[in-house]
Amino acid sequence: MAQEGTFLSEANTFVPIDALSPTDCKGLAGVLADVGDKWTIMVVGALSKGSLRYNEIQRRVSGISQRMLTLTLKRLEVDGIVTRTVFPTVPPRVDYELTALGQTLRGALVPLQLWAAKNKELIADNRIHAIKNKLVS
Amino acid sequence: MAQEGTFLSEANTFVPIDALSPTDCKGLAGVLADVGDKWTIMVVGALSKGSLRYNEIQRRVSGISQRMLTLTLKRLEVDGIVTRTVFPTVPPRVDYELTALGQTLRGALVPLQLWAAKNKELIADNRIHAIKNKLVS
DNA sequence: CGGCATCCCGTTGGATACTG
DNA sequence: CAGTATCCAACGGGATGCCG
Repeated sequence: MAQEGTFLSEANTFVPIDALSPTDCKGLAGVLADVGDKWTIMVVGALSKGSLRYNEIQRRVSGISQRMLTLTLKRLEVDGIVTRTVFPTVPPRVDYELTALGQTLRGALVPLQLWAAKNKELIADNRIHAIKNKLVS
Repeated sequence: MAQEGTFLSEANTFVPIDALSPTDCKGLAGVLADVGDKWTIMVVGALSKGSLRYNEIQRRVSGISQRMLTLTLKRLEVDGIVTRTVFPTVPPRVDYELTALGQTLRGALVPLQLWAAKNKELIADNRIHAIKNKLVS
């Protein structure tokens, strides 16, 4: 087994405490089921710079369908994570923006996104090796 | 306009807040879709205290089915997040444990867990109020 | 432009039964 | 004990079309 510790052992986030009690896990899982899904993370990420219009979000979060964008935004609005501002103009214009709560969510999401960005390729490699080992065995 | 750079910046130099290209977004979303789902969070949380046997995990992560536990563990093993150790005894015994990579993942999950614990009730309240407003309008 | 409603299909995931 | 295999219901989510 390889000893490539340099990638992992950076003075990054090693939390020795065992903070994840079963109860906490369930709470986290529940909230994550709501705000932790793929599109939510990407929409919150897109809005982290400031307010955006509906179509601007859709352009930034490439691949998202109208349906999922609408559903995601509506849920985030209900949860109090984004605000929805309608301008009674023609054509209509709707702006979405993170609330203070949304900003804190965004902040809590950053470590996960960093982790993903950092270990994405490593995980991809791990998968390839796992497949090879499976073919050998 | 955008107020960039005002986010919590721990030791993070290259926070991808406004640098998320569509391709990167999908990459991150892909990893997060794997690692950010309900059962994965709870299994990683259960293993954060140390190695556990198959049935011990199932007991701790209450509500998980055999099927999901097996699938989750297998994926985590392939991704290099947990190790699987088989003891050739009778009856058989299999231990699962977080790798160094798994520990860093758990560390990255902590802020989100704290956020969830802190704002869970607030979000629940927001939802109730949103429903009330909908009934009024 | 910014949605909502509908159809429809692939995937997720629980329940159940069987195996080494 | 630690899985594997199968079935099937529920859900997610894309495509399309219509409306204010």
